[in-house]
Amino acid sequence: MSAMTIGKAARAAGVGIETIRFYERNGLIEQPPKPAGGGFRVYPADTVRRVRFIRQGQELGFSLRQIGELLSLKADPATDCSDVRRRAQAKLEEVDEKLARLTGIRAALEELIAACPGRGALRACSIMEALEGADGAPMSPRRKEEKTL
Amino acid sequence: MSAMTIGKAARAAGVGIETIRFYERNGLIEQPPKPAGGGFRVYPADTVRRVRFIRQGQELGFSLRQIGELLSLKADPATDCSDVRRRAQAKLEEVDEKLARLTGIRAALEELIAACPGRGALRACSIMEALEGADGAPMSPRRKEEKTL
DNA sequence: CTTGACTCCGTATCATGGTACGTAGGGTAG
DNA sequence: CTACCCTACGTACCATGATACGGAGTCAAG
Repeated sequence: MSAMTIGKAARAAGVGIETIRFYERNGLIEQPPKPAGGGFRVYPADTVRRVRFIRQGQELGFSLRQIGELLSLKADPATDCSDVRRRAQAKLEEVDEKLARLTGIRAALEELIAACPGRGALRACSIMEALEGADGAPMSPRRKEEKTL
Repeated sequence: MSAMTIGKAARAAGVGIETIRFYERNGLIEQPPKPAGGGFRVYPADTVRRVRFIRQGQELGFSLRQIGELLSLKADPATDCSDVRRRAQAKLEEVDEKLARLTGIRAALEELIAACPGRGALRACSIMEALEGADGAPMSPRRKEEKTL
């Protein structure tokens, strides 16, 4: 029948078999035990979800190390809650930073698209100009000095 | 005096000299000509801004190839406007996809932080659970079937 | 009970995005 | 004019994140 062996797990997660093994070796997902009575390893649905999360994270510019940090944010009774909280808050700041930059790029793209049919003066001719013109990335006050370096 | 030679440009952009050269080799930035009367290449301020944009793009999960595509979105009279428009719109969709996923992760982190002081039932104990519970990443309809694989 | 597809595991290879290094030459402050 | 630091340019090397390959074992359909 349809035991979730590695090949099926890989297909379900949209990656290759070798990628699953690679993540196992690197501690991002757990390798299920070999069934006591012999046979192939069986992967829980959770692993498939985890792998999809990993791919998503990568597309957002997180390294595997950082994704591992995200995945290790667990608030169970055995872990120090204030520590998890601190780490989660640090990650949240990273995410907000990314959101701000991405929003800036989004605004620049929209400006470019608007400028494109091109009747009238072309205000923004390239994405760099669009970014500066619209002051694309609304930066948090803390980082403003960095911009004017 | 302070001619913007490669070393200064690199420091201004927050990268190494070799990185500047690497981007030149790969066509992401232009190599300024050697001054006719001899001397060192002088880098315009625009290059520094471009390099900073490249680094930002990478932190958002864009490859150098994709960043090159972003930078080549120019609406000048010599380029086909409808083509630029089409490419810009495709990039905009990519950006919106990233924004949606990132927003989902942000919500999951906030839920985790809220759950952390931990009086009462811990609703979300890990980021994966937080993602599912809050249905973190509102997926576009097109991708929904993929989720329920 | 065999054939074909799949797993397991180890090692090798690859693409991307840099980083380092060596050597030759330019520029300038003391 | 001479240290000393910088540029120029080519080649080599590196880390990350996979991807491929080979050989032995497993499973299940016909």
